[in-house]
Amino acid sequence: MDESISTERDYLDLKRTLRALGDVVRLHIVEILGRQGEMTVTDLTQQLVVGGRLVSQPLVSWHLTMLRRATLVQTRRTGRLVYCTLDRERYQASLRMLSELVVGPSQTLPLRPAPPVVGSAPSPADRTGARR
Amino acid sequence: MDESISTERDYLDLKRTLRALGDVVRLHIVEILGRQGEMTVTDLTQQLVVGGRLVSQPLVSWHLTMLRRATLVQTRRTGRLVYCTLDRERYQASLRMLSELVVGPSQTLPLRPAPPVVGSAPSPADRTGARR
DNA sequence: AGGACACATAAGCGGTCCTTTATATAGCAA
DNA sequence: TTGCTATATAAAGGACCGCTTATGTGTCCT
Repeated sequence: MDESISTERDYLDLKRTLRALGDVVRLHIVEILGRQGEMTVTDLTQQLVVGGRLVSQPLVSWHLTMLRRATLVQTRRTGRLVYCTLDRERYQASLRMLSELVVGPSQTLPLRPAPPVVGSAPSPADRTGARR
Repeated sequence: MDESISTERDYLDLKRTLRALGDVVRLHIVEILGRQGEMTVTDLTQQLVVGGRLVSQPLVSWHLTMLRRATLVQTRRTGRLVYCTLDRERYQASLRMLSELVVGPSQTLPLRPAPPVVGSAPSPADRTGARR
């Protein structure tokens, strides 16, 4: 009953994921983990070169925390090493939701609401509020 | 030579898009525009019910500005009406990039329907630094 | 025990986001 | 002109983000 509740939760979930991904460092982390699978924080840190510069260890740790919050990566400790993995299921699930968000599960929408604009004179520099 | 330059730009681009999408109101906007195609700001505003509450007009305007910054929506003025459209090309392109980010360009996943989520409850024992 | 290593957390700061309320601009109509 | 509609912008404040430097915690080794 009231499926909009779960839908609303989905929006919040999707938001969390998108926010977690909306950072260049974190995108790099996701890519590295995605390509190379489980690896140590230190190994990850050594490969993390973002703006031509490598990312400091505390910063990597912080970004990993962000990704963990969104449950995009998981970490497990073994001895003094911490291994992190990308949760591919979750990642793909988010992509799927994003995909369905626009086109809908039906995948086909002809959409053609005739633009009510009739031959108006040369539009005087349409300022819809684009640039300040 | 040095293809990482264009790649680095891609990261920034992707970041902009993800940030623009990382908001519940904006996700709703994208969905509505995605399903119903071009529509007026006012029409959009009237359909925008996010937390059970409908979004104020200035706020919708502001969120549209955010989406415009990321070039996810475009607006055109006709008379005193402003029509907005979702740039599906851009949207899909971002999804593609996200998909390729993890698995590599050689094998882009076709975004299959969700397999029944395996109950992977976060074992409360693991304290790698999860919660304070 | 002491020390080196792997990683997390604290404190602090400038910046951006999100929201509300109030006001401004642009076009149309009488 | 006045007034109404559609939309944008301003101002202000609280919240969160991204980063740096410094310090803490846990683990292994000798």
